[in-house]
Amino acid sequence: MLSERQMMILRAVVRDFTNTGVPVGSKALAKQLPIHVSSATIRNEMAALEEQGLIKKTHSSSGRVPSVEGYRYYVDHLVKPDPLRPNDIDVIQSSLGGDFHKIDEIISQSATILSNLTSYTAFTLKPELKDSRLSGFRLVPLGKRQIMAILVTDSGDVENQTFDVAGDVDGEQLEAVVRLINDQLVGLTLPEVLKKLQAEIPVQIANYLQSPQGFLDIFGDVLTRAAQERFYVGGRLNLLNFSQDSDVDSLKSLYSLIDKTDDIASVLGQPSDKISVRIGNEMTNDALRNFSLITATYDVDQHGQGMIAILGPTRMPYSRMLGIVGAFREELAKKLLDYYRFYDE
Amino acid sequence: MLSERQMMILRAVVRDFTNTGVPVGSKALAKQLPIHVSSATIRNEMAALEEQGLIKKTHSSSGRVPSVEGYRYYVDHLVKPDPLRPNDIDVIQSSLGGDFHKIDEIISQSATILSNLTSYTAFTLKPELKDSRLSGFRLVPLGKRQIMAILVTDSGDVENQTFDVAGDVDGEQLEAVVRLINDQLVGLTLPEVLKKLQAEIPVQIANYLQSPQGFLDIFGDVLTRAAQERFYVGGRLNLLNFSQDSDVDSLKSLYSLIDKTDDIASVLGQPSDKISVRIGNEMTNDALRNFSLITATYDVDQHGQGMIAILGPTRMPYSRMLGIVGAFREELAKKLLDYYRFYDE
DNA sequence: TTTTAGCACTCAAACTAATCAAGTGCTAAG
DNA sequence: CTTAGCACTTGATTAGTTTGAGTGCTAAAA
Repeated sequence: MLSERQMMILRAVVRDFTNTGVPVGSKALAKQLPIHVSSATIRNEMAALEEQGLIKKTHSSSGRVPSVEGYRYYVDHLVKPDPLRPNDIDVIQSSLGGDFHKIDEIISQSATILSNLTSYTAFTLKPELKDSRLSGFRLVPLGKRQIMAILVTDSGDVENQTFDVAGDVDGEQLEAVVRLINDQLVGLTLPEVLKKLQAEIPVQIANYLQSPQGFLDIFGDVLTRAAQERFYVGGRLNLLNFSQDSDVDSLKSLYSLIDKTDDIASVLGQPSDKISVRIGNEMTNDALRNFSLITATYDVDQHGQGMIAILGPTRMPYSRMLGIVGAFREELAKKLLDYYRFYDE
Repeated sequence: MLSERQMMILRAVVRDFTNTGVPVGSKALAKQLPIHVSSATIRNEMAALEEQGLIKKTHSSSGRVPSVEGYRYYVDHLVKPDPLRPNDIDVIQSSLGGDFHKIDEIISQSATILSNLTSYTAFTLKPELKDSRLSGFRLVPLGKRQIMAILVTDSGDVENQTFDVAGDVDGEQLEAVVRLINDQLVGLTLPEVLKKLQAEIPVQIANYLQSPQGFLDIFGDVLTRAAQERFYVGGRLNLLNFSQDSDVDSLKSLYSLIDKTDDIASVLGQPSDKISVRIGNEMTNDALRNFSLITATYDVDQHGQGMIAILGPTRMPYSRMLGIVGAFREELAKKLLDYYRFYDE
């Protein structure tokens, strides 16, 4: 129920405020708007917008600042993604242009690029088939008493861990265990494996090993690591730029949030098809009250769907950011498609 | 050339200031000192100490604060490590008491414990024989086009990396390469290996692989990672507590310093036998101007020498910190000795 | 009915002045 | 050599003032 003019004003308020950080007043708007009306008229319209909860004052006689709802409306109806700057295109092309030997290198590099482009904090998640399955397990004896456990999933994830064992490594025992695992568990999804690991497997393994607990620990460990979605983070330190007046405590909880894989996964939330923007307290987490999160998925055909995200202050230039995220998801998908094509055929 | 009494005063100034953070004046000292003299006398002595550059005023009529030289004198001549609090002993015992399957777990856990005890940032470095040697190399084919390279050193370090290869994995080629590496390079120190890798090896490998460059990259990568000393860091976020008035820039450079393995290695410096304290600008790095670093080595008999360190504000309670570091190095050495004993015999 | 000029009013921010408290150095007496 | 006494310095705190950007409202103009 906003008039054309009110939309125009709301758009201008958001744009101005995200650029300057200063509450914007009627006079400044009057000068800047394409239509020619007086500041008094603007004031009336602004009162109407405030009525609807889209903008608000910081104090009784201040200029206006967008409310969360105002940002929401702006993002949903008014914003148009900026096209990339030529310079940004260069950055992407050159950073993503090199040769890579691992998917993870591309994904982790992407987080860095994205944080550089935006000067915010960026997250990337590699393309993932849901319910990836265990496709192989190895135990490689390394030294006198060292063993490496390697676990491979059908989506190409590899998780490994070395551990020390007491007493000599008995090659036959190892092989028996590996055979058992591969017979019983390969082809199952990781949650299924995890379930079996707590039920039948221990009994069976006890036939081959004297002290199975140590092994079970290790295997469970590697397994849960593999089951976890793994995010790459770029530009962590950029968060420091927005810590208003050095509120150390909230900064700390923000950082611990980012470093906990599980937590950040729950914040980023389920992939949806399009680019999504979550603003301030639209996220449940309290530490994120003054931040906005832009997430986007990208598809790599049959190789599944991945995700990229940037986290910056609520007061971010959305049009530019949406432009960057939109363009980057395409570039990344293209790059990965190339990569898979090269190594798969 | 300090009198007994001057020492007593300097000690009190440092103690008071590290506890309260407030410049300390003559009156407060007079009350607190064991000997009975007037504040005027203290003032005279303080003037003498200032003359020698051990304490200084923050402004012309303020109380005194220790200078870097003052801290130095205090640490070298006046301080006595505090004995551990019973509570601290409990923390160490219980955190280090569990079962571990890897040296690295113990070391990384130690960084966390140490940061908890001190509420500063802690570094730990595992015991290392200088010039560890390459003791084994593997290439394990994992999936259709995935290979894992594993490198083992004689000190038990394991470094690994998976990578994708184009075309089918040729088992024979792999074995030939592995054999070559093991024949030519095992037993050499890592720097020697690195040198050979740039000279003869490429030529020889070209006999077995069509496109050796990819492989050489990977191998070099794993190798340099293994050659690097690896620090564990605990309590990164504690640095935030001491960022005076949110100087974002210096905080940023501090954090990037900490995250660069090479840089932090050069800051921690060469191991010396005892516990060493470096204060403020005694470290060359500018970002550390307001910090002090306490480092200590620990010996695990024939398994080499490791290092622990804590980084906190120049204004830290040295006696307590020295007590903690001193005690912890012993505990850690003991724990590791147990560990080696269990797995080696 | 909508727009606008005009005006009284509000409030944060910047500046000023006044006071306070802690501390110093120095002098002269103990 | 020590100490009481005192004049002096300085950062912090508080209260008061000014400034300027901005608002809402009213009444006239369009």
